[in-house]
This record gives sequence, structure tokens and C-alpha cells, in this order.
Amino acid sequence: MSRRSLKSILTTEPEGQEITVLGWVRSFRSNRFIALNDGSTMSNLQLVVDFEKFPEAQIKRVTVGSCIKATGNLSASLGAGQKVELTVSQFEILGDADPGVYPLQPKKHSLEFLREIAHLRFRTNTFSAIFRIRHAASFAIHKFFNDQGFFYLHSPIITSSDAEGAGEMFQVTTLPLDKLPRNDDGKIDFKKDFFNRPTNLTVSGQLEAELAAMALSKVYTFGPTFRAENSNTPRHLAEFWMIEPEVAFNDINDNMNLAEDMLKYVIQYVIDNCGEDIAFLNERDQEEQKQKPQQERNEFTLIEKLNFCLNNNFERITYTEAIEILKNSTPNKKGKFQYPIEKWGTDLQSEHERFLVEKHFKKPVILYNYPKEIKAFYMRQNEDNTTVAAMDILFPGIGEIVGGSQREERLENLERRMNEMHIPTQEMYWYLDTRRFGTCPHAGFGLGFERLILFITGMTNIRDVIPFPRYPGNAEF
RNA sequence: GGUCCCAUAGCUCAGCCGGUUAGAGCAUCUGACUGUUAAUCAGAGGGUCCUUGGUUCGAGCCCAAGUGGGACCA
Repeated sequence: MSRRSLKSILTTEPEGQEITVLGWVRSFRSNRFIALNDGSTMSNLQLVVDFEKFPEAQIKRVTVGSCIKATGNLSASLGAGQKVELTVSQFEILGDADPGVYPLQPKKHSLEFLREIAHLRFRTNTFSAIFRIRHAASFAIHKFFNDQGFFYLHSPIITSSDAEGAGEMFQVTTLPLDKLPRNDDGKIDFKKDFFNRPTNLTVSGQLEAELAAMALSKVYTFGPTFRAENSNTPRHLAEFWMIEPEVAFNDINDNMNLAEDMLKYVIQYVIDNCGEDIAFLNERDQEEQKQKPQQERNEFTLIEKLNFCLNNNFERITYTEAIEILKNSTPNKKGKFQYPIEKWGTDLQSEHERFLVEKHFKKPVILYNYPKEIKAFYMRQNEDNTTVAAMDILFPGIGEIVGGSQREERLENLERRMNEMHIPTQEMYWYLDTRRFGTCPHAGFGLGFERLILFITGMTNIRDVIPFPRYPGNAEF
């Protein structure tokens, strides 16, 4: 059966044509008006039923959440709330939803409650909007890179490399956990494991992306990554999606340009293609803001915030400049920071990032040239011998959304840095080979996809922008 | 992992200083309603006040531990 989506029907000129629609009931008002939704778009189609023409038992089964198939004439609506409506001549219930048990009602539910019924929350306006936007953003990323001649690289999910240093890893094993095979010296014998060695779920596809970039020039990864950290925050997940472009011959400035262009492209694409969803989330956000005390309210609406981000250049400052700004800032002088800025070289806390982005510059900020001590081994050392060509992009409300760098392409420098940081050079021979054979300057970054979706949707908890969030103590659904 | 906040009807929440039979809106059930927009109106049912222990003449309210959720921080 070829089915027309409600999205297509709602944009059709109503001329009394007979059509059949399928979808789920959002509300049933006045024993007469069914609001039908099939997820193709934010809007519902209004079905008008003459309840005297149908058996009472059938009308009774039209409940919130039930699935129905209806046929009738599409005509201009007599009511004010919508342009078109369907006058139903016949309908059938495909799936009942017992109103005594079905947890969703035509009213506002808390996000915490909906998180506990994540298998049903797609059926709400908020979450259907979020996941349509998530799709559009995902598609936009592929389109952006494809149009620029990048190749999509599938980096491995299972890795034996534990040198990425990006965080705690999940172990992958087929060994029986209740009777682990042991060596003579009592250690676990990983020779007996599936891969003959310890393996983990990946925390980053960057190193593999670098290998591919050394031949394909422009590649990006877009896949799930895993962190086994006990982080219970609105910005962390144990399983999340990351985009990692890697480009041969790019330096740190090219890298910043690429990241800024990509972010703006994706935001613009979502605005252009998900207008209704963004408008709904914008209204939702404004309702939320009204509940808050004046001081805690956002300065901008969601739409203003997105446009502001599109219409302004991201502020680019060095780590050193940032430290100077923070040192002389009012909150630092008044001792308002939990971690006062005292000396050059310490890592910035999120309170400092928030100050720079939300109070000082009031727009996205790119920090670059960080002290080498607080950054990863693969980042390119600058002439000053104290900083590396790293860059982080900070967004208002979200914090770090992109982390990247120009990579150290000089073999001796890289080996020295690995030794200093106790990274095993022998195991990483394959990574070092790219520097041994035809090395070249190159750069890349990692973008946390869910953090971008947080920003675009105006949501505040990362668990609400991924269908089934994984975090400590939770792998439900 | 650390600190703080929260847990009352299916959902959102109120519950005074510790004092009679724990309330409201929505949802549900019964009835009314042929142009509603989270429809409306009348009535009814619905509670292990998260769990366990303690203090007290008396605990939804105070104390302790646990469980779950949230915020900030690592």
C-alpha cells in the first residue's frame, strides 16, 4: 500500500478529494475532532467524525495513543486552528491504547518522567521534534563533508589501542568472567580471549582517521564512541556519537575554519529544513524561561541564539589571552570562582569557560595554543616549546563542543612526546609509520554530536537528545 | 567518585509550627454536548505520603541508613 504522509497531505490544496490516512491519535475532542499525527511533521491532521454514523463501541476506542486508519474527504477546515481537515467516512482501529494504562496524556509531562518511558516519548511533540532535528543535523553533516570532497570513514568500534588517552574504556571480552584463564604468574591470560589480546570499545576514531587521511587527504568519521567514566552530568553519556574530520595539509587555522564552517552549515540546514520543529522548541523554551526567576533567564530566545551564532564570527583567542582575561575578570578578583585563576598552565574549569562564552564575549569562542602539559601527546608543538596547536570551541550553555588540533607530524618530536607521556611507541608502530613514510602537516577535530543537538534544540540535558541514553546505572531499552 | 537538592493519586504539584478522615488540576469511570484546538460542564472512583529503622502521646512533616531522580564538581 502506498501511503501518503501527513506532511504531504497537510500541504495539499483541499478540493474534497478522497484520501486514506494512518497515524496515532494525539487527542479526541468533543466526541468529534481527532488530532492525528504520523511523525512526518510537527502538525496534526484534524479528522472530523460524525459520531452518530459510527457504532458507539468504535468511537470509544478512539483514545489518546491509539492507532487508526481513516478514509474521507479532504477539505478546507471550518475551524480556525488549521487549514485543512478530513471529514471521515470510514475508519478502523489498528491498535488500541487502553487509556487506563497508557501513560501519556494531552498535557505537559516532565522530562524526567518521559526519560523513564523513553520507549514511548517519541510520541510527544517535544521528542518527535528533537529526533527529526537530530536526523536533519546528521544528514547535514554528511552533506557538508560530501560536498567538500571528504570521504566517510568507518573507524572500528572495537579497538586494542588503549593509548588514545581520552578516557576510561569499556572492556570487550568473550572470556568467562566466573573462571578467567590465568598465566603462570596469576595474571589474566588474554591470549585465550577472542582477539588474543585485551580489547575495548573505542573512545575515538581519530588515530585511524589520521591513517586514512594520509592517503585520502580528507576523511571524516561519524559513529558511536564509548566512555566508561562515572560521570553523572547533563553533558556526559557513556555512549555518544562523534564526528571526527581529519585533513591532510591543514594547519590549525584551516582546522578552526573548517569547524566553524561546519557548525554554521549544520545549524543553517536545520533552520531551513525543520522550521516547524525549531519554532515549537523555541516556544517551549520561552515557556520554560517564564518559570525561572528573571536573573536565570536566557538573554536570547532559541531562534535568536541560533541566528546570532550564524551571523557572527566565533571569537578566536589563545589560551594565554584567555588566562589574562580571566585573571583580570570581576568574578576572579571577587573570589567568585571555585577555582581561582592564579597561574598560566592550569586547565580551565567549566566555570571559566562559561564566563568567557556567556559573560565576556557572549558568543562562541575558539581557544587555541594550549600548554602542552594539559593536552594529548599527538598535538603539534609550537615554536615556543611550551604550547601545542590545540583548539577547543566553546558554546554558550554547552561548554566544549569541539576539541581538535594540528597533529605532530615530525617523527622525532612525536616520539619524544610519547616517551615523556609514557605512551608505548612499539605498540603504536602503525601510528608512527605515518610519520616515517611520507609524513605531512595535518589537522582534525572531534565534535560531540549530542552537544550540538543540545545547542540546536535548546534542551539542557544530553539524555534528552539521544533516543536511548546510556549512563552509569542505566542501559534500559 | 565528591558535594548539595528532591521523592505525596496514573501525571503535574500543594500540604502551615509535628495534631481530626491527606488536597487541587489533568487523566480514568458515569452522564451531558454536532465546530473543538491541552474542548467544556455535572458527578464518582483513585493514596504502602519511596523503603527500612528511630524520636514522639502523636510523623507526610523531625533523625539515620538505603533506593531512585535532579543540579554542581572531578
